Amino acid sequence: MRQAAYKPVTFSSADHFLDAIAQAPIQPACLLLDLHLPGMNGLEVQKHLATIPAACPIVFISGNATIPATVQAIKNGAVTFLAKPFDHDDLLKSIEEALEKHRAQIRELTQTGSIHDRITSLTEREREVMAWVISGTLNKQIAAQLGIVEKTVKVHRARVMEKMQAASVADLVRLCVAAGFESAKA
Amino acid sequence: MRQAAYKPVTFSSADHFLDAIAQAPIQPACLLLDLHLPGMNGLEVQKHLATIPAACPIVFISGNATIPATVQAIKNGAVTFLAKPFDHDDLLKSIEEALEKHRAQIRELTQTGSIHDRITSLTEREREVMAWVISGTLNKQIAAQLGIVEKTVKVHRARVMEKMQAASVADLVRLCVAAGFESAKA
DNA sequence: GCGCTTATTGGACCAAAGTCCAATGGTGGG
DNA sequence: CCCACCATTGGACTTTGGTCCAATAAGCGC
Repeated sequence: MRQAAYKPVTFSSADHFLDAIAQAPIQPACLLLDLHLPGMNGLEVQKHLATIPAACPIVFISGNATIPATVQAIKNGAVTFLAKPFDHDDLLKSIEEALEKHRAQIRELTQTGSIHDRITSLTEREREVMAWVISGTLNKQIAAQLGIVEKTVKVHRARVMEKMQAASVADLVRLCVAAGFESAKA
Repeated sequence: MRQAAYKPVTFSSADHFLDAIAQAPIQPACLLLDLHLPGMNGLEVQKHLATIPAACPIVFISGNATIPATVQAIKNGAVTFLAKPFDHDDLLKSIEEALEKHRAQIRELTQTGSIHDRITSLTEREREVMAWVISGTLNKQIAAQLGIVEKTVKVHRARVMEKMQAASVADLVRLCVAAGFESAKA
């Protein structure tokens, strides 16, 4: 590991690791995990890790793995599963794959994260108006839906565009799609 | 299989299957595939199947599977990998999961398929204009980019909305996002 | 109470987009 | 050669959206 310019950190138990990772700063990393551990087994660690937002990918390693366990591990998102004895290069390749995956994951998260921040900075009314705007509804119709005057809709709308940092409705729609914000419709 | 109200069809070789599936009508199905076959092995069949648009999901079955083969199979999208001897219920559950997955896949495809049809019904110029429209560019600026008059852009734009069956720019953006149509920008 | 945010509205005005009308030139096929 | 399709443009007009200005009222924390 060290020869390959990585900085390995070891943990004496699954709990120690989960505690550490929960507090650690977000940076590209990768977990080398054995299926058999004292206490919690590898698949359980994977399950716990999945609940953490930007948790690192897992490369499983095991000497006596079963097919069902392997299936589980991969389906739950493990980068790969290496059966001992494994090739040195395979391990390094897997780690590199995991790191690249994590880097992409972090990028994704920080992006949609900032979008989410913008959405939460909106007032309830503004979110409501935005939901109608991205559905393609006219200001006049939105006003009717909300029981207010068109002028007011325009004001909210302008604030939405400003707070969301969207230069156009097209941009706004894309932002909302990326953040999973649903458009209104009735 | 028959007892569970399924209609199993068997194939004497991988080639026979691939020939048959390429011609068959699209309907929810599932492939029960052994890793070891005469001629082409299971993973190769999976690879070929992946090139077919709405190909069915795969449930792997094998008596003497290796960990690497299992990893490969799952990472390439197999629903699961059952090692013999397997539980009867596990098999049925896997098949049901595969069928549900395929149904969703077919829905997705027919949807984006119809969107794709609309896009191909556009002329080259119309696609060009659409790319700019969904980027949020003003008609005037689009005209400048294409070296034409704003009026002409309006005409193309109207045709785009009509052919794409979009009631608003917001709709258009969503359609393009769903179809993977990239917006222009320079 | 005072300041702050939020929601609401008014007026005036400009820019942008959509909608009718109609026309011209190129290109390819029957 | 004529027809269909396509890209292009013009004019006149309406609707819609955006942007300034400004004001009022309700709720909330210090």
